[in-house]
Amino acid sequence: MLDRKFIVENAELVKENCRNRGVKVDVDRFIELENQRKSTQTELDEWNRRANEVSKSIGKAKDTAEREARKEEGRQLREKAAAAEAEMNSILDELAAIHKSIPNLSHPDAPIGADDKANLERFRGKTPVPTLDFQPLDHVQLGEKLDLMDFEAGARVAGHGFYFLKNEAVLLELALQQYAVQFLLGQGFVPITTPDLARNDVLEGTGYIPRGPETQIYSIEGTDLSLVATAEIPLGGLMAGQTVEADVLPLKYCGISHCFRTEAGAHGRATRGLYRVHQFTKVEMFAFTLPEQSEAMLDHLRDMECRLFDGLGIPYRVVDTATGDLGGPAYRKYDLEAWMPGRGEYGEVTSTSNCTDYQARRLNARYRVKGEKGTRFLHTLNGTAIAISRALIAVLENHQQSDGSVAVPDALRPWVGKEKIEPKSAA
RNA sequence: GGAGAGGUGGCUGAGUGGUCGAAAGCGCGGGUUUGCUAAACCCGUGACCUCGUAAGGGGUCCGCAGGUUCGAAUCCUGUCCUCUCCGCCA
Repeated sequence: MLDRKFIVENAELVKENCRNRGVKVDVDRFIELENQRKSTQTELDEWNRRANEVSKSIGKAKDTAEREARKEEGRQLREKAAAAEAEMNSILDELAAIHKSIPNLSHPDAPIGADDKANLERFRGKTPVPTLDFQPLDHVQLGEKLDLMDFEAGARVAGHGFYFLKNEAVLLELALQQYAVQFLLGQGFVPITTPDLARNDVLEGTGYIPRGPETQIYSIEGTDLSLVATAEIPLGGLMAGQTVEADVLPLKYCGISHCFRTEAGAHGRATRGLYRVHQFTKVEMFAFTLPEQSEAMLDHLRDMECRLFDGLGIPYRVVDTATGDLGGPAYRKYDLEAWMPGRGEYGEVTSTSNCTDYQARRLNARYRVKGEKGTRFLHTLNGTAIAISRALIAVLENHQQSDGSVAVPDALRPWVGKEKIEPKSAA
């Protein structure tokens, strides 16, 4: 959420930003309601003040008659206060509904555009896109040849979008986690595993919508819990309602969690194989910072992602996400898109966002500076270190050899325990 | 799942109908003293909303939501959470 006062004082800026983001919001109505809120608040305060005054005077009443008269007066004042409060509540409800739909501001350098077609390539990774002298297979074909995954069994057990990983794919999953965590550990991140479920108010605080027809979220029937779509959710929730001392910032976490997504409405495109699945494992970076630290932290997180994928020998490009494609909470976002030879195109493998104080305000995550009065909102940032399913695609497809085997990237060999993945028993 | 106990300010923890935004201690900030450090002593110290240039005023908040009452941290109902014991279990 944006600061209410800020919205009122910068109405034109907020409106323009909503247009750039392709979000329809009635900012004028918000301002009207905000003014109503203030005047109703003043009215309510006044009734309460007079009622409190009367209550205090009752103890000092001279006789029963006066006491009863004052009680009656108090009753009436409380009734007026209750009426003002009811009005207040309906104003607050409408206000909150609009407030929630106003997206974060956008970084001035973020490309302006309606959707991902307007995303701007900033630079490419160290590994060049290879020119292959053979027809590359996609990861599904490779997986079949090398006996690495079973989509049919996944569908049998849990439906389309679920899968079993087998053999070296399992070793690769574990290796990728080790690789990412060990690297980030060396960069000062605190490793952490998270709950795979979270309360719905934590989901909402991080900007996810747990219910409704377009929800990406699986919810647990009969409870207030949902399966998390990313470790960003529990990691954001880590600080919900907390106030930290400024001198402990920035806090950098690398969280491992499972991610569950319904992918509602996403069928038909890129649903083959591991690209768009209902469950995957992810190593996620998350940072809480001071406001003046967040821009540098975003660059840092992006740099971590680049180094991880450079280290795997995977070609990628970095795109600066266009305003219309930022989603609600992000102020600026970079995606890494890895080259996927099987598709013959780039596909998103990581994403890092600076959410400034937008999530923190909803989560009520604050910091305090010693010697200063009051508290302020933290800035939150998140970034994918490795999303296993998509990283697997990139590793398998980019390191495939003409003989159908897959070379294990040097960086993963210590954990995979071999240099090459070859077809099982002569088939 | 069964039985209890409890949720109060940055922390510990008093407070069972009005004078309680809330004792006390710790912590924190400022000051006195001081060769330095420490100690001692004194003063101050919650958040949010709102009016005001300011000084300052008003309102709300004792897990959350309702209820009783002129008046609720305190009584009632619901709910969430935490802890202890038992059972079950990786």
